Order: sequence, then structure tokens, then C-alpha cells
Amino acid sequence: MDWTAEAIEALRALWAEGHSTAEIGRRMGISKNAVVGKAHRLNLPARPSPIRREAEAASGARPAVTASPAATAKEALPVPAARPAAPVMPVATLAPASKPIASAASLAAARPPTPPRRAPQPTAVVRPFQRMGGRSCCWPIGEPGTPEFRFCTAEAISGKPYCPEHASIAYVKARDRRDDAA
DNA sequence: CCCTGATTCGC
DNA sequence: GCGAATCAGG
Repeated sequence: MDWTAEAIEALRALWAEGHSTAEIGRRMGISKNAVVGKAHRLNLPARPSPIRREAEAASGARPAVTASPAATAKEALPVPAARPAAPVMPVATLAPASKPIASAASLAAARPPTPPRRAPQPTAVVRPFQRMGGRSCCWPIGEPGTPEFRFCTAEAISGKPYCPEHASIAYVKARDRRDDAA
């Protein structure tokens, strides 16, 4: 993985939106290990991990888990942005970012039925319109002409028509495109 | 078994 | 720095 600024920005954005590492990996065409590894290196806020390694526990036996039962209840609830902000973007598994999917046609072609793995979340609010100040991402999703067709609802990077994640795949690094262009 | 994320460690 | 392997919990 070539961790360009864009890629890192995309990672940060997706991470902040509460996507799973595997999901981020899928979206960016990399493994979840790469995602979690990089996230870790970037010191991105760890999200509720299902596990608790012995290492941390061993470092002090049981530090204070039992310290103040009352306090732990409320304060031990960081659970920041666990909300899957992005309303299920069935953007399929885009090919490992190689070519900037320019046309909606090609995108449609590369759009296999992607049943959402996650159960519908009651808290997930599909916002029909962005009223936010920022421009929304122009990345087309679905087949044009169908009811499903829409654009990515994420907020575009300022100065770019795409959100971080789509920008990361939309813009192939300019360098050395000459050889593949031939 | 599927999923999850964190850490480890060879590269 | 990178990420597969591994670990560990749900």
C-alpha cells in the first residue's frame, strides 16, 4: 500500500466514521491488517476492541478495573463515533484502486449486487440531502437511470469533487502514469 | 464458523 | 514503515 496523503486522509475519514477495519480495507482495496496497522501507527483513536490482550492486563495485573464500580460505568464509555455515519454505500468492492473509474458506466459494470452485511441500524439515518456547508461527493453510485442511482453522500474534500475515500481511488497518483498510458 | 480489532514481528 | 500472522473476544 502506498500511503499517500490522500490514502491516509481516506483512512482517517473512514476510521472516524466508525467503519470496521475490514470494511475500510475493502473500500480501499487493502487488507484489514493494513488498515489497522496503519491506523495504529497513525495513533488513530482505538475503537472498542472486542479483545483485551494479556499484555495490558499483565502490565499491572488488574490495574483498577474494579476500582470504582460506579465511575467505570459511565466513564468507561468512550464509544465515540461508533455510529456508521455513512448511510450504507454499496459501492461494491472497487477494484484495488488502479484506475480512476471515470465513467458511471464502467462503475455500473463493476457493481455486483452487494447485500449489506450489517443489519439495518435503527440509528442510521439516511440523509436525503446534505444541508451542510461542504459540497457533497460527486462519486456516482449505482446505475444511472435506476431508482438506486445516487451520489456518494459524504462530504467532499475541499477543493475536490470527491470525499476522501473516493478521492483516494479517483485520483491515481500522477507520477508515472506515462508508462501505463501507452 | 463468522465477525471484530490489537499486537507482534519478519520484512 | 509496512502488513501478514497471530491472538483474543463476541
